[in-house]
Amino acid sequence: MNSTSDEIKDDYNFISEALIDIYDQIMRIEESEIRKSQFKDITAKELHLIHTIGLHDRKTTSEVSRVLKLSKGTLTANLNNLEKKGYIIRMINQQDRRIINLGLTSKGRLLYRAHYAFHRQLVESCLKGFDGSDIRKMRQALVNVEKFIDEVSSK
Amino acid sequence: MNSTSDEIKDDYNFISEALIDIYDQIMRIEESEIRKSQFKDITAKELHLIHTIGLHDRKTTSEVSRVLKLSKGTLTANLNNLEKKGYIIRMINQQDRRIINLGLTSKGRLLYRAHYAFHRQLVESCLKGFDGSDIRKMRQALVNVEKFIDEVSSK
DNA sequence: CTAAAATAGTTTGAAATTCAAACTATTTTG
DNA sequence: CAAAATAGTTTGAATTTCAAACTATTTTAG
Repeated sequence: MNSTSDEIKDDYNFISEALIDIYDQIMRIEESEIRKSQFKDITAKELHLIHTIGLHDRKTTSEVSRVLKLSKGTLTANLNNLEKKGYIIRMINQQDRRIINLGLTSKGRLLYRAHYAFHRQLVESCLKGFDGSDIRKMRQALVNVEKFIDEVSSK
Repeated sequence: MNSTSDEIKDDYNFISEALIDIYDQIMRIEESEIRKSQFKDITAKELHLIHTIGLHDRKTTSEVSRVLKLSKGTLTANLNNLEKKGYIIRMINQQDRRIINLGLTSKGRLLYRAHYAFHRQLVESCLKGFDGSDIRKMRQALVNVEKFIDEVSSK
């Protein structure tokens, strides 16, 4: 297929606009889907936190607050809520008792998997009809975004 | 190029993970870049609102609150802030004096363009080395996401 | 070996953001 | 023209966030 530079420019504009708008909708839909299920007490932010804590990582509070760029105080408050609701547990690290390692309860792991499944569904529908090399290209595009973000942040 | 179904599955996982993580970073970097410029008093949420108000649309408060899914009260508060800081103006609609039409000041338009330029830069770096048909594919992927979102929201 | 410094996480108090409901002003409807 | 509907604002409460002060523990330096 052949494309003029004007057509490419239109695509760039379309893609820019779409990206600006889509994410908000994804966040919202992600939250509303999860709240239709057994997890009625979970917000999009909490989903994000559950995802960051992860299935097997035993991350510390400081690690998570660094990754999510939340102050430690804010994170403590968020963890209190999720602990009360039964999604996470705090484990005192026995090598260094200042440190709290974070883990998901079985309910938390269930939620993690439901959230992940939703994202998989989204990605699958997004790449419907794409072949292996198309998908490789999509992946490259995301790597490029990550590189762009790194460059901008470090400059 | 040939790809086994396993390799495709890996790509799907990679893309899912990347999507979950990237958006937060984009929001943050977008805000921090804009705050390095002359627009030091603007948050990511305000950027989003400025973008929605748009350059030429003269949208009403209700329209904007519907698009952004904010309550009217919240939007009024946000608009008060942006008005105080000189980015937007409210115009009473003379055909129907209950209605407020929203517009950007010249400062607001400058900010709009800076924000848009940043997104264009991001998209350009993301699609670096892609040809017309690759870009068409990216565009299709975004259309698919939009369709997915619509289906999920309406079901 | 111990006192001082550093580190991990929590608590606290204030500021900002959000929402729903009540309210004001205006227009539409019956 | 009175009642209902609509657009936007105000209000008060709930939630979220942050930075700074604080507690508990470990590391470092003399």
